[in-house]
Amino acid sequence: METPAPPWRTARKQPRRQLSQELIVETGLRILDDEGLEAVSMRRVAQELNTGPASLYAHVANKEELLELMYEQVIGEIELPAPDDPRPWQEQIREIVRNSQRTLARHGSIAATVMAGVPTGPNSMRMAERMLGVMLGGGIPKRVATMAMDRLAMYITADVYESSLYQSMWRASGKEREQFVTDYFGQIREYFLSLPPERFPHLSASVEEMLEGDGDERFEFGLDLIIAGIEARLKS
Amino acid sequence: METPAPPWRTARKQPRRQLSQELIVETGLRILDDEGLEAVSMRRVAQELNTGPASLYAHVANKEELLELMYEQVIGEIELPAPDDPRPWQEQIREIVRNSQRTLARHGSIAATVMAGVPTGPNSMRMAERMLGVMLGGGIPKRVATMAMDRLAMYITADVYESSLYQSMWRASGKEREQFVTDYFGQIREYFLSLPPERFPHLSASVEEMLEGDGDERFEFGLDLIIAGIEARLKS
DNA sequence: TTCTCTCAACGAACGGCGTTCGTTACGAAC
DNA sequence: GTTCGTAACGAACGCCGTTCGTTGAGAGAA
Repeated sequence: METPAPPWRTARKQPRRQLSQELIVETGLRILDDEGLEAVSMRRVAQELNTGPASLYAHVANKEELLELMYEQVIGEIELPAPDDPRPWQEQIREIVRNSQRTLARHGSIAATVMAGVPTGPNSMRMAERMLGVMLGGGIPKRVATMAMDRLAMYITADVYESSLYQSMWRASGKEREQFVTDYFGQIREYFLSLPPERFPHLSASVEEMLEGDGDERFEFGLDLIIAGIEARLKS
Repeated sequence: METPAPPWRTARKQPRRQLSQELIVETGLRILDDEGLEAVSMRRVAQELNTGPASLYAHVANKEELLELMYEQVIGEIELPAPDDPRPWQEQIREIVRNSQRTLARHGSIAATVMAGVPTGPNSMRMAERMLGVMLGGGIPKRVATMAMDRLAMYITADVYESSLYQSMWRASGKEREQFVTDYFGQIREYFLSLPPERFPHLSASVEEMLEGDGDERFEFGLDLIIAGIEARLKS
């Protein structure tokens, strides 16, 4: 049991905490992973660090900057193939895109924050440089390569964002993961089956196909479409 | 000049307003168009109708439902080719996707609200039914058609969302449209030109290509990729 | 050692948000 | 003329991002 400090000696409750941008970003990411993007607020981050929200503003301009920093951190985690990888561009692009999707998906909803705006952090640049290099190395014209990169980045972000919304629905439901999926898709199936087949003949006839395929499968399908599209552009 | 009502007759300031879901949705859309998604709040909508936020809850479950209703309304505005349109599926899909993009873009940021979740409103169903019909009519297998539809819908939404973010950056800047674009891209160009070319050789060599092409051109480019991808899938 | 100065940390507050609760009073039904 | 369901509402709750003015720890100067 601690000896109580004499009351006249104005009690220093805590040794003054040492905040830093790194620590704040790290904390933000932990909350993001544990509880989703909605839970990441200045107050919540501050609370996690046993302080008030105002204290964060010495290290971070505002919430937007904090989210950008978190995003950059995540981008930095993406593994890229070696610069001298001998595989054809298709395979390398596929790997880069897949890795990006997986890494971003691991941190769920952060994707929402950066759908637009050319990202300019160092990790984002490293990423863009590599993708561009692979495509140009594959003989793709500059104009096509830059646009393809743009569309691929958008595709990754959109897919991750979409799946993060499912994740937050799941979280909000409070159910077990498997239970949630079963219930949710069961509900969708029921709804589609309830449609009047005379007004929606094609939909009614395709209910099972629409429910097949998980997120990864759909992602891969779309990626294939885009890459085949790029190839088609080269042949013409 | 109106005769003032006698003070003892408890003044009925207004004939009690007649709210309705339709009126609320309409008001929400007007605010969305004029001031962007951020401006659409329950309080703001209520204020526009000269009432308090609580009054809206008799007609709308919550903000999320309001946004969904607004989205459905917008989807309903999309023009679709006639059911017996004789053109090949590629052209029809292109037209549907293009119309969707344009209509959604007209109402900017509403796209943000529905990236995920199988939309289930009547207008969304009409849309899905038609796209599916076109593709199945073109001989595309059910499984491919449903997945392609899924990816196309995601593509539209992502593109519209992205461009809406640019729009809100523009709005926030307070500049003239042209001025904003010039300034913004000038800034990007400067940033890319400032990169050390030995670390980012490909990016440095592609700066001009990256800045070419407006939103529509990029959208069209991506759409071409996806459709070519679907075609490639049919040949194999 | 003592003083000074800078600036990270902080407590409190502002104006916004979505939503809920309990009350009121209109208009239809009886 | 009375009753009654319910749309409309005012007030409040607990969040949010951000700003302001104060405080006090610690580094550098004297």
